[in-house]
Amino acid sequence: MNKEQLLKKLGSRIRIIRIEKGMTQGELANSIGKDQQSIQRLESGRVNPSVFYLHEIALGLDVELKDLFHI
Amino acid sequence: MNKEQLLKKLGSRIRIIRIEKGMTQGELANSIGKDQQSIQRLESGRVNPSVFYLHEIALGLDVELKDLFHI
DNA sequence: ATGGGGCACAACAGATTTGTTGTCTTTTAA
DNA sequence: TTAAAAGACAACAAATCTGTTGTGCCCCAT
Repeated sequence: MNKEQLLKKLGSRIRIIRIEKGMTQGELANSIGKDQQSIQRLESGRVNPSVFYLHEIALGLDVELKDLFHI
Repeated sequence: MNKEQLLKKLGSRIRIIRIEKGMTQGELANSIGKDQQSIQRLESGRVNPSVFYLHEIALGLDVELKDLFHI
């Protein structure tokens, strides 16, 4: 799996979890002190996020960090 | 869990897996085109690594990416 | 038709990671 | 004891992330 594929899969997984939880990008962002554009960039796979950033995302989604990587 | 704790735990877990596999920092590094100092910095928890970097680490350790996060 | 909510993309500055080189200490083996 | 291997830390440049602002599109309700 190359870098682009990995980031797109990760972004898609996060988006799916967010929608399952009934949250908007803005709501997820606000819950962890970020803004909508940052979440959008992540879900679209345009960045290679850091572990701690994903840790915060997991908190906002109320899932375990490792659950973001079932990809 | 704060940032510092997370990164230290992640680094420790990677170190444990590496040693279980009988690899040195240099061997892990070489197997994925990095160098020893980069692995050392990761295992000591002094950096907040990117997802793709950890993906490469997982390849070098022959484990799944999600396995690095059982912390 | 107008306005608001949700989402997408670009660009900027500042902060941070990553690759790299250099050096040092500790451990292991001869 | 000596040398080599393994690991630790610092600092630099280049690349990249992250926070932020600005903007635009689409859908839906008023």
